[in-house]
Amino acid sequence: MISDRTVERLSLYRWLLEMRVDPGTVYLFSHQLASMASVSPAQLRRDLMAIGYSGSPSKGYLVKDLAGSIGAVLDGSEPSRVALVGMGNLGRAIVSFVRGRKSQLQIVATFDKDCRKTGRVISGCRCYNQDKIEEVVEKEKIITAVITVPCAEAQKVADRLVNAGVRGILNYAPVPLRVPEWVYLENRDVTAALEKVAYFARQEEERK
Amino acid sequence: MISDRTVERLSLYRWLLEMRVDPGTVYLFSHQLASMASVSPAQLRRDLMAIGYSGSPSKGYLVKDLAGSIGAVLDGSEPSRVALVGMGNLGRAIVSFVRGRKSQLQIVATFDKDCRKTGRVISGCRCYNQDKIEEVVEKEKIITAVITVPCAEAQKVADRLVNAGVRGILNYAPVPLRVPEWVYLENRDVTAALEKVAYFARQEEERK
DNA sequence: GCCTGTGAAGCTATTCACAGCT
DNA sequence: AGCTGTGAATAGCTTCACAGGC
Repeated sequence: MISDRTVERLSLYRWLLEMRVDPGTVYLFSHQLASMASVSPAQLRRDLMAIGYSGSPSKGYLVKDLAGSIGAVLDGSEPSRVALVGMGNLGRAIVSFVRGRKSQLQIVATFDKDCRKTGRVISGCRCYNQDKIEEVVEKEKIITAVITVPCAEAQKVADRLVNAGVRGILNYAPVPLRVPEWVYLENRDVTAALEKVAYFARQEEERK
Repeated sequence: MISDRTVERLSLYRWLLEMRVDPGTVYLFSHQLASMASVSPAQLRRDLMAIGYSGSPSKGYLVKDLAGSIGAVLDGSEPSRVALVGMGNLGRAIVSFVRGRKSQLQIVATFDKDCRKTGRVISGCRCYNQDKIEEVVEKEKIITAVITVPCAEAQKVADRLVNAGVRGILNYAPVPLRVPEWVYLENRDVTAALEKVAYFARQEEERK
């Protein structure tokens, strides 16, 4: 089992390999890729060890090959089908982010309870009414979801998603959701992150 | 020095104390607050140790007092003044999130390079043209900033912010920024987070 | 010589477990 | 009896440092 931290860095390495390496570059040493990712070379080599990838001591890593090996681990056999609930500003921003980035992620359904938004196609993606969560998630065999609804609804939405078969949730609502231990949950509370950054900024300022 | 993880949890505890505890509740035991935050009671007690707060073994923690003590550590003496660069969907979502939440954070300036947005007031906050970054950040003595610009601009914006005196950056652009070691940087790449969640969702699904 | 892969060491975060208090 | 505060143990993550290969 690959660790949380490692998976996140692998995603970054792949992006760098695909988007930030000059197409003429065939081989790369660990210190070069590590420097692009702002991690230590040892860290990078450990991460590659986790996916069983080996480079050549004399030439380094084969760029295309490494990107492919990371993809084989992260993406599995087919593109990940994702649902997103809550088409406010944040939800729409995430849909276009993901769409704009070359990636194996597909947001295949979005949900909202506001009638002005539902039934329409927003940012190139069909938006359903929120009662349809169970129906659509089951039919489309979706196991990954993003929650961008207001705080008060978040737990209810999470329960319904889990019930319909979702196994991983990325939560942007600022409330700690309660899910069964067999559902992977990542919380991304914006305010908490900003309070943290503000705290450490002040620390740095004070010891100037 | 309080650790990264602890500061983030403290922010959550305070929010729970202020928003999720029935106003009639005067005292709370560590296991009660820990359960609301989905952490272990031991974890909670360690975190409170870090800010030097003590409860009573018989009654637990005094709700109002604890919230105040956390605030004294996180907020410092005055509200944190924050700048946000990039008023797309994501930027606007964050501005209204922060505004809607009772908090000591104030987004006092936003920036964009699109003329249709600049000079206007969006989500209750003045939006300046991006050339004004140095001027406004220095004048307003801002040390904390959020970056929500497209990938290609992110590094340039970060350099300018740092130059103008910023000491903490919350970065939503999917590129690892390079900043001096005395600037605190938190990356929140949406795609990387989603790829991670999709990966672990698949793991859970496979060992059903 | 300078790289990779990796055992071992070092460091950080979390949990255990219990003394001490009420 | 049941809580808190905390030393000690454990688990997890990162870096060190070096054997082995080109």
